[in-house]
Amino acid sequence: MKEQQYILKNPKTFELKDIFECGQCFRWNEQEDGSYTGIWKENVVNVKKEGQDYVFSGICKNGNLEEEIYTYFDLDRDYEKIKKELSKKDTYMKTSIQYGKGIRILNQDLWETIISFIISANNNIPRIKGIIERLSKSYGKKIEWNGKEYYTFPTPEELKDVTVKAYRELGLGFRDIRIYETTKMILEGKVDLKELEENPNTMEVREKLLTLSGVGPKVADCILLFSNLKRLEVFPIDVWVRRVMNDLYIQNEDETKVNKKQIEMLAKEKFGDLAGLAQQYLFYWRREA
DNA sequence: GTCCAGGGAATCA
DNA sequence: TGATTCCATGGA
Repeated sequence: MKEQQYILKNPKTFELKDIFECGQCFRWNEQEDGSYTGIWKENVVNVKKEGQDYVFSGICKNGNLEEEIYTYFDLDRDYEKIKKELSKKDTYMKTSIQYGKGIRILNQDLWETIISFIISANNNIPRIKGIIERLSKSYGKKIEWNGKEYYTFPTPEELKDVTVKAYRELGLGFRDIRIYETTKMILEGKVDLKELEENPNTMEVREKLLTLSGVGPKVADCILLFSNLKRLEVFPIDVWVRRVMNDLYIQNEDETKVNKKQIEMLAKEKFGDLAGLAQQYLFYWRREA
């Protein structure tokens, strides 16, 4: 495959670190020159900031790198408008948005997002990334670019015959059986991913996701927000989000005792249909700053 | 050695 | 419904 290049000229909302380190994705890595290299679908791409522009170079399966980039990086959405709207809510939102002003929520592959966030359960980001790399190297397709080897995220078919024991040996820990069961459910058609992508009813899609093994409320919400399902109104609650919501708004002495329902209601009434974006700014700000 | 990580499922009240 | 406990692993 031939290398392609695309230059994104002076985008308004776009910062590499904010996009790739805000916790939504696991397969982008910073290079020595400050650029990032990552893989999605069968595209291997490096993004480098040059002045106010961004240079994308790499190899693209479908032959149209620009189109792939527009879809994946959600470039048709007006984040300036979203940030303006959320900044009006209160001073905390304004601060966290200023901190993560370059965040864009990627349109990630649904299947990959499901498996990635099952792996994320009670885990930390460096280890999640390591597990996903080993999973891809073991069962994905190899793509060579620039003298290096990259591996696509394995499809359900590519994981069809993988045993629970094999997962355990990859270091998946107690999540091994969940990956095994969920892959099986999808291969058997008990959950139809195409159907989920076409269903406009968020609660129906959420209920379906919750039937998958290893998918509870938080993982389901991450899938809804971070995959191409793109439900910007859902509000995933993990330990960091509970922490920051309690510090800012609830102020319970023991943060672990804060009711999830209470956080959910608060997020809905404060942030409305942009709750997912608000969650991401708060998460990134609290974790990094 | 202890604590913690983008939690979920099983169990029990 | 709601609270507790267990679940591998690796880094701090």
